[in-house]
Amino acid sequence: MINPAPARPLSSSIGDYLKAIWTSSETGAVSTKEISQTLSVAPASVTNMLVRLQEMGLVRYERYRGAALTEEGRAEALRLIRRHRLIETFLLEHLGYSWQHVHEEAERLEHTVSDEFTERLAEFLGHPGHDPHGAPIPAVDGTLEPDDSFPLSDAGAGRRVRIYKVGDDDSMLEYLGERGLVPGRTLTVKEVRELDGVITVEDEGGETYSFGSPVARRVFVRPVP
Amino acid sequence: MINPAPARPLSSSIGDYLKAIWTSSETGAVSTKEISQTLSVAPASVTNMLVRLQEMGLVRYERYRGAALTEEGRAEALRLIRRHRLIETFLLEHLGYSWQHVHEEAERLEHTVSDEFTERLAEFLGHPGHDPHGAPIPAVDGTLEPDDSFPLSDAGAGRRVRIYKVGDDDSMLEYLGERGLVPGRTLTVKEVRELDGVITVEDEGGETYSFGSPVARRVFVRPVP
DNA sequence: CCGGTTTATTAGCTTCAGCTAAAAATATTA
DNA sequence: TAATATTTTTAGCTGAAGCTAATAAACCGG
Ligand SMILES: [Mn+2]
Ligand SMILES: [Mn+2]
Ligand SMILES: [Mn+2]
Ligand SMILES: [Mn+2]
Repeated sequence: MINPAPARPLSSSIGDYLKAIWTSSETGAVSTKEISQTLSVAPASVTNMLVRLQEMGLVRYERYRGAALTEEGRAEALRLIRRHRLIETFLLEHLGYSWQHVHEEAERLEHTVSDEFTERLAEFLGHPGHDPHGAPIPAVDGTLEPDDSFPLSDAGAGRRVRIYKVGDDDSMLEYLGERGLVPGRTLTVKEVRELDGVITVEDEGGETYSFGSPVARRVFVRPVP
Repeated sequence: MINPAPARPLSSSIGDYLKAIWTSSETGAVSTKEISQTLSVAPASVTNMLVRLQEMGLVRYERYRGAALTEEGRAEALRLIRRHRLIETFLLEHLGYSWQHVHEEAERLEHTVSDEFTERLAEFLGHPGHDPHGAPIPAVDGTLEPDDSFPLSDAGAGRRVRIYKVGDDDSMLEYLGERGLVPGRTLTVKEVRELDGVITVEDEGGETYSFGSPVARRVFVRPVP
């Protein structure tokens, strides 16, 4: 289905709530606490907003049980994520932004840009399917490529894997970027140390790297045949 | 003087008030009514905002006498105008926007983009001195090229003039753009008819055009030696 | 299944930016 | 100058979106 912009445009706060719920809703309903932490907002404010989102038909919410997006809410979240990722792509590839600053700029612009801007930008960028950290960009119709990647920390020794995406909310990006550990890179897992979770990988050139689990949990990979 | 971004970022409403005051302050203080009309806001709301702007040190305001920008207010207005014009330039030259839609998009984005975005965009665009309608783009340090252009409607018969800028808030842009009546074009005034203010001009190719005063008042020109 | 801990909700308050209606000041015109 | 018209301000209200403090529900370990 195609998702036109909502009649009355939604506020940035509302948009950020919807995105937060979408992001943490892998598994069923999302708790007040979780949203409160993601958005750095008091729990009481979240409760308050959830009631309103429910009235607007963007969320299904039951007192003390958490919230989930309705179809309409999901569509709006994906619209924003599309904007966000296209904007990040533009900032990195054309304005020379560093990884550090990209995310926060996109976090604001995603709410301000029109549909027309978004689609013209997509055109300008050549309709990319993924943003520069590898995250898939939702299509205009709200379709999102299924993502079967898993954290590098879960890959067993001996596996050959390709980097699919890297976490986008971190200062870690700089570190990974400098080493060329970006989407598309192929790695072979040499060792996973039980003791401390340190994982050692080898790249195509025979170079080896070791990562602690905080890093390894934020690098997502897929198996290479 | 260099104008750094203000410590606490100002709201979009505040920004639009400052721009409105700057725009109508050719001649001394600006009235409540004028601001109210420019922003399509009730006069009472303007009074209210002027009091707050005064407290913030952005405006000098005297009850019943109107308002004027302080140095700080002026700097902020020009910062926004710089953003606005750079954004319009980008939309037209790189995203293929039509004249129609450019202004309203810029009107929103000007409040959301960061200093970093603005300066990187300026770089991307090659540091243009004027936006596509010919309006000068304020420099980072708040300097604005003096503008000694005057409306085509004020040019006497026989004058040779060059289009400097055209009004930017109008559906008229389409019309002018289609005819190539854009900044840089040189015209000779053939006739100014007292009766109805219709002005007839000839372009370099010998082509002639006649404009009523609503158009002629929005095309700004400078004399050609 | 009881008592404490954690999580969530309610109540009440704040700031921003708007609105309408009534009152006051200023400006215009006869 | 006095009456009228216009402009501006004041008073009081509204809705977002946040906050803190107090209370209630849910969960968990013994
Ligand atoms: Mn991001
Ligand atoms: Mn955001
Ligand atoms: Mn404009
Ligand atoms: Mn604006």
